[in-house]
Amino acid sequence: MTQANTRATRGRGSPTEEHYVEAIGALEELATPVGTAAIAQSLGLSMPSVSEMLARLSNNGLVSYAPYSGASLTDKGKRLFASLVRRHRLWEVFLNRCLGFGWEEVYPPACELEHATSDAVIEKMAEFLGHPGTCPHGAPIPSADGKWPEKRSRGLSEMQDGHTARIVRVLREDDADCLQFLADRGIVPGASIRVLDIAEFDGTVTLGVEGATRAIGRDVASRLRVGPDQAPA
Amino acid sequence: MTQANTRATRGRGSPTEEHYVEAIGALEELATPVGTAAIAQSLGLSMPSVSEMLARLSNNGLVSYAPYSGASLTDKGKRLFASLVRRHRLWEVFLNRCLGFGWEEVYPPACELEHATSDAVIEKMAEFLGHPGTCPHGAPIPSADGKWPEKRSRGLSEMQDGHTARIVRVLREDDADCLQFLADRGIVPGASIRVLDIAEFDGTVTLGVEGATRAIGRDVASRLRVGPDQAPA
DNA sequence: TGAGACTATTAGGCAAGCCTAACATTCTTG
DNA sequence: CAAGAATGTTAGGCTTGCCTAATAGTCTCA
Ligand SMILES: [Mn+2]
Ligand SMILES: [Mn+2]
Ligand SMILES: [Mn+2]
Ligand SMILES: [Mn+2]
Repeated sequence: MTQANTRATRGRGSPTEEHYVEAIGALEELATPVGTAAIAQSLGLSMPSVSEMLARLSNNGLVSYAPYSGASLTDKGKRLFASLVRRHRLWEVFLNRCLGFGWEEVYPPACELEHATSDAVIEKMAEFLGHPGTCPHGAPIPSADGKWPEKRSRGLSEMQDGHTARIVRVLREDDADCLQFLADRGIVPGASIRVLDIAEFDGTVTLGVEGATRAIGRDVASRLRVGPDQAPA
Repeated sequence: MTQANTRATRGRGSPTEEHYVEAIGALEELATPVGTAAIAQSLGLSMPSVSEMLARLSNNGLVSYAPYSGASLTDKGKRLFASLVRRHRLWEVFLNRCLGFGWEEVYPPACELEHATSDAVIEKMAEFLGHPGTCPHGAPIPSADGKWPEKRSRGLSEMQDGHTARIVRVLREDDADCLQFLADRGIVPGASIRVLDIAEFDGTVTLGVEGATRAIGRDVASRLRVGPDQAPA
């Protein structure tokens, strides 16, 4: 009836809880368990707020958490996380493909819409979009039953000079400036690249992209995932 | 950064405040000023909650309000109301036309999505949908600058036996059962009808709709708005 | 091992939104 | 006009979700 009731009804957490689960799930891909500080930084909140919420999420069975030992998603939490990522990335596809937003713009509106989207709506949306497998940044979209597609990609640093590959994914989808920078240089999912040089000294990578030569720093390079140059038959 | 901050940034109220403005705006079309009880009933909340929020909305300059005298939207409140109705009805069009939801299903999801939708997103959506003039229930969609289209419709009760007309709008868009009832009988915006009888006793209306004879009660009949049978040239 | 730097929790407080119970006003109607 | 009904507000309390300041645990390194 009321907003809160609606949320209770739909069998998920509050938007706030969902934000936490989203952040924890993303951070778990880097290191697990996830520390309070990392979550606080990622959400722009104070550590006490995070401590408090971790206790609550633990109570709700979404994360397993012991004081001073960090947090990690439970199976239930992982399911919610997959559902969130699915909702988020399908919205990104819609915003990009149908409404014409650039890939550097889609993250914030998707992050709002995802919490206001029921399963019924998102499944209709998936059908409307033709069940896309990835978001505009090349990130995989989990299936409705929470399964993640196989990910077969490497980092740029694993490539050797002169070799070619195709960009399959760009990490840090929320960093609009970086995405703009990359898009300006044609470095987007699907683009073919050739590694011209990886500097020993500071990791600067020089690429050939569509006939042009592009240099990118180590940090940005580490956000690129590549796959084989030809689409797998 | 945080949800609350995001909301503050976008220069509107919280979703909760928006719900109140939405309810007050809708009730104002029936009678003004709007009483606390009516708002409470419409939102499914207690009267003290409404009293409290009216004080706050009054502080924010969205409603003018004096104790025991009811509330009415200020100009600022009216602008927010128009923006909300625009967002709500554009979402309804999208849900109905693109995602395939029935007109009796679109109200609740639209009511969630509208509060998570920025102006940028809704204007792109309007363009995507071809700037529709009405929602699936035939209700007008205000323009981006808050103007309401001219409404040229009559109630069924103003019609005489034997006359024909076209349904242009159905009120109470949130009453799924009633909408289902009407859709089952072909009584939807755009349908041509002939008034066969309006009972003096209890106001029951007998209609001819697409060759079939349909009877509806006084209350349901009062929710139908009709216009001339031919589309105005 | 022990000081300092991190990391994390506890304590205490605040605003938004909701509630019930109690009280106050206004309307209706004989 | 004087109930009594209807409407509306006040009082007091709750949860969620955030904060700062203070405290406590952990890690690193001389
Ligand atoms: Mn989000
Ligand atoms: Mn993405
Ligand atoms: Mn709403
Ligand atoms: Mn509608």
